[in-house]
Amino acid sequence: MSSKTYYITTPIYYPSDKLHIGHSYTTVAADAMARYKRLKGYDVMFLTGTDEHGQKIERIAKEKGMEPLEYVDGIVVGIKELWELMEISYDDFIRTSEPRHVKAVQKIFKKLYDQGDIYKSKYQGWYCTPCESFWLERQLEDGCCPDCGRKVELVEEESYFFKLSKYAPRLIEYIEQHPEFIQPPSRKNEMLNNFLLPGLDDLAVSRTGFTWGIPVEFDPGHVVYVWLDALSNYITALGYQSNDTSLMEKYWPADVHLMAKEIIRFHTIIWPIMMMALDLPLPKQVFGHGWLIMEGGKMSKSKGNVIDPKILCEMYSVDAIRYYLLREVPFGQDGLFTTDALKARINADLANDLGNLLSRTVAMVEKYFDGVIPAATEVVSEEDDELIKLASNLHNKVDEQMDALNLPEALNEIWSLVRASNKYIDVTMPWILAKDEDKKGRLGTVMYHLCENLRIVSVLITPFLPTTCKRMQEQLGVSSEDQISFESATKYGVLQPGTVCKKGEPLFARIEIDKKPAQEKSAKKEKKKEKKLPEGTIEFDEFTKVEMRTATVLNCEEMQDSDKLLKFTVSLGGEERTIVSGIKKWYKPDDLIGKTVVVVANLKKAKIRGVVSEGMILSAEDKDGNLSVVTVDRLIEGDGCKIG
RNA sequence: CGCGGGGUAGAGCAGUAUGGUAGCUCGUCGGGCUCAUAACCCGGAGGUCGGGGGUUCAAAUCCCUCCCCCGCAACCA
Repeated sequence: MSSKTYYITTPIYYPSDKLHIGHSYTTVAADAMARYKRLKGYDVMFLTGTDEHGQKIERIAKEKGMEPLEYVDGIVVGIKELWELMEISYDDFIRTSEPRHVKAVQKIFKKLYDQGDIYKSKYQGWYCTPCESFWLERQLEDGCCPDCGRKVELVEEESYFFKLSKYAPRLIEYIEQHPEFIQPPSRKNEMLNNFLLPGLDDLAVSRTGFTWGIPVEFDPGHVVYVWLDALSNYITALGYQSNDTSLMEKYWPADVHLMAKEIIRFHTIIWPIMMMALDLPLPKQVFGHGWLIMEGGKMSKSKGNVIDPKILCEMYSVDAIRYYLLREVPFGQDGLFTTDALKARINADLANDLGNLLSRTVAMVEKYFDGVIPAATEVVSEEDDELIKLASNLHNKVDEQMDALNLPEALNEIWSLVRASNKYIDVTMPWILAKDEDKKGRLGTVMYHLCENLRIVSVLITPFLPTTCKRMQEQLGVSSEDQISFESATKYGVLQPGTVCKKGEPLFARIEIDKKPAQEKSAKKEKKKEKKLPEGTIEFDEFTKVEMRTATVLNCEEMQDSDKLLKFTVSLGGEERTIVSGIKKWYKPDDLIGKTVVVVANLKKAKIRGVVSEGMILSAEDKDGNLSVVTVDRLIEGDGCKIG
């Protein structure tokens, strides 16, 4: 296998509770990158997982009367279900409780100890006995435990330390010489100025206060503490220190460690120093994205503004949520999460711009070309040229943004083609072209370009909206690899004329944002129209609301206990309906059987004298009130024909 | 004087390395269209680019200064 590799990771999540939308954000972003690289032909390794050890898990499990592993097993099932729901295409899911990880971490610890980078010393801290927790001086609130508010005592614990200080100068030099290592660049200064340049303290890497962790082999009673355990997952998942190191050789160093900003520090200081100590190459890039800020501030359990991604996905759709997360949060910064903004995005970008574009395009191909995508036979005009240029270059623009991990901008680029296509329809006005047989060629050309653009869009959104892209391709009638590969989006004109497309369900349903404004808005519009119209006239579209059709009278009988009503059974384009009509005075049942009449087909059903009437038969009424049933001038084929 | 990030139209953001007509999305107002999911397209209004000072023919952009918001050492992406 000679293809290029791409190794991307998310942090491993702490399974003390269900995951929230923030975890989904990181993971969806990593998934989109992984899918993008796969689409481009890379051999991708996408890793996520769970960081399962520690005192907190041990305590929660105990409270529930469970073993730590037993408790965590349950949470992990839920996490995997969530990732399945959200279409996360991870290649491996590592749990720090797995033997492959435990064994490797023990070897790493031993190796570092043997070479003198880990040494034994005393760890001093403030201990809260009821909470069984250590706190740092600065974490205390009025000298008391920040959790329970009780007094804490200064205790000393034996602990192993990792010599961060030894490697700090090398790391500073590396960071300064590799500006791409810490992304976005603003984080680089933060790390350098705040932590590295003032000098690093050595890191406590073992604890004795709890047992739910990886035991230090050569010193029973000690378990490996936090970062040395957790960070190692990025290489233990590749089989580091195991019998089979082929994955390690293939994928290490990682191309990107993706994470939220608060743990950049550990990934840009502790982790690279671990790599140096283990004599391994450093990861190519650590990218820290911003947080999702909820209405009411940063998400936290105490504020009660934690959002469950599963509920969100069920309420809207997975692709809608993926789109919002990837589009709304600015590159490398914090982004707001509000349900109003979410709905606005779904409506504007997904339903109106993209969904409606597909809908109107396919509808026209069906209407004007019986669903067969025509060839672009006409000479290219100026507006075509512009559009084709945009579509042909799109993959370059997207690629540029994706390389910088700027997913929001990549999506924005794709949408520029969606918007341009909508505009193209307005400029070329296919519905006018359709009225003139001489313009059939031009009409076909317009439709071809639209379909081809949609195909390109469908390919390029594949990494972001894995379900929507398929639904688009289904409607467009493209499925073969050479039409949906990344390669196919780099060439204009791949779509074959003659392809049959078929209208389907809307890609995204519009969401009513707020009943009131919507009603007010339409009321306003109505008012506006009414003003302009002469008294007693109606708008054309009001007229089209009335669905009139021809119907053949199959049967007609008198209604009992009524001197006015006749009960009809009519055939309406293969459908039989019962209609009650008050024309007994002027017609005998036999007069009308077999005749073609005109009915209002979409009239609300009404119960008349116990019979449900499903429509209205039209009649003309003279000034004396005499009725005459309306019929058609000459016989036409079948019934159910539209009248308008 | 801790450090870092941010302050650009009602909202959310781009633009700042290389100073030169202030841009995008949503909202709002007006117009157009009827192929389409009351969708789509065009146009208008709306900005002392946080304040002040400086450099310059010219500053959102460079320099100085002040103000406001957010985050910052251990298991909250």
